[in-house]
Amino acid sequence: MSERVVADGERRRRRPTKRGTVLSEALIVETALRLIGEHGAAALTVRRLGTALGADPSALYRYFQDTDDLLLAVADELIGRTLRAWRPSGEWRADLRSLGLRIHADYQAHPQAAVLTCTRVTGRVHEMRSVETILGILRGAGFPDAEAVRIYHVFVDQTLAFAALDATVLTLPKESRILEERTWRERYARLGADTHPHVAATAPTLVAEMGRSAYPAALEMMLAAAEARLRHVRA
Amino acid sequence: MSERVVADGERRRRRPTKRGTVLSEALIVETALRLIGEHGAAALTVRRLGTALGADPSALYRYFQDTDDLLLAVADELIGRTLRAWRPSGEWRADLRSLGLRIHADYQAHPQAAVLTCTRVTGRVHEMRSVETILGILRGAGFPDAEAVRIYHVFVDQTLAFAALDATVLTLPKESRILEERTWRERYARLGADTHPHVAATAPTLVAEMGRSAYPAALEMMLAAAEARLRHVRA
DNA sequence: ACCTTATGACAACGCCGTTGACGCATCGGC
DNA sequence: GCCGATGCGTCAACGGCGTTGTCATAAGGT
Repeated sequence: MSERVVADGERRRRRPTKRGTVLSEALIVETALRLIGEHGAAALTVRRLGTALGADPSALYRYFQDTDDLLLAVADELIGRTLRAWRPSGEWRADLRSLGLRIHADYQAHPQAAVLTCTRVTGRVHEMRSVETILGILRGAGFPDAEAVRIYHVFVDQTLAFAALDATVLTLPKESRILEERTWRERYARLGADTHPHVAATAPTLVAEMGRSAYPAALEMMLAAAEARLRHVRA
Repeated sequence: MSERVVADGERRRRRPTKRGTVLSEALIVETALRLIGEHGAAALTVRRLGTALGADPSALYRYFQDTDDLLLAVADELIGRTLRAWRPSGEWRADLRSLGLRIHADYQAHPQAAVLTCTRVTGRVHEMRSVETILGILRGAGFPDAEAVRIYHVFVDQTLAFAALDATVLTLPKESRILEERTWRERYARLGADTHPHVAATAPTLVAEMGRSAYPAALEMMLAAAEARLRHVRA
């Protein structure tokens, strides 16, 4: 009984589909990312991906064990792209800021993959290099080892956690998101000052604030606390 | 054409199902939580929930518009349980700290449900009371409205985001978690000081740190930044 | 040019959420 | 204690999903 899926490198024959496209692991992952980008996260189904490729959906199972396997490949590609495009400036706060915002933004662009990836330890080369990079930034800034490790942990998990949280919202069906926004606008804005005085007093600000991600603000607070800590350590 | 779903309080007739159970919004939510806890988040489907209740799946649509509506009810019930047990101390930092840690801990106790629900805005009673409570803590501490709203947003999203992230790890099957951790240790141990000097220099601390949640540290950094901000505003 | 076999196509299975029609049991009014 | 209205549980069906077993066919090594 031969395995259904073979490694991409060991593939022996490239037989075009009925509609002429020649499949490959890379092409499938690429098309999956395009589908997500163009038609939203919900558009990524095996059947639709097959159609977009001009192939029978079941053909994909020659390249990936199942949907989960496919999504992991997509996620890995995403990590690679993100890291490849980042350039350090040499100033630790600016570097952490740009790295965090970039990861967050890139994951938001592909919510489906982000939600799946963020909580998973890949242990791959890119991940190891990112650990080394961030630790280097912190130790280079003068944080003692214990402090650097702690701040690294907070930085990474906070970035991934917010990325997953914000991406999940984007994963929801469109109606849910519209409903959610209306909930804030109508329900919270109309709470009476007698029962909910604090909400009533801040309603307009609250509605505006909840419409966007809290990650940038959270990142700034975290960087501010880190800098205060660094000053304290140096003194 | 009468509405399919009526509010739970206005329900006029209680007709038992074929198998004898008398449905109600509360019973359905409760059963949903039990299903999630016993068999994982994936076990929560309308059809399985119907079977668990001893009712036809379509009967649930007399109580909830759709699956999304049901999930919101489950989420709100979780918030309610958490908030009900919390007691304020009157000191804003201590209150935010205990509230954050409690939410984080309670959601970890129901990882499956947490992952599923903690990204949703329910707009239901329990959630609205929690918004009011936290905003009250911040405004009472002396934060101006805009600042209070911003910090509320960071606090809530950070807590939920970490809860979801940490809960997801608990959701994984035990074997793969152990395997994953071992893989990490071995990979880190093998990294040479020549290619990954920072990782090599901090390896023991790193392994110890990554074994626990970063939420408490993240919360402390966030509170420290908030207090600095408050001092700045007051001056 | 042949033979093997990798690979794409097809059909089917069993899930899923959701809906419209239907009929029975329950409740208010007498 | 009956009766009519109707709330609500049930049934059947639709279209979509992931996945798999089987088949035929074209690609490659020889």
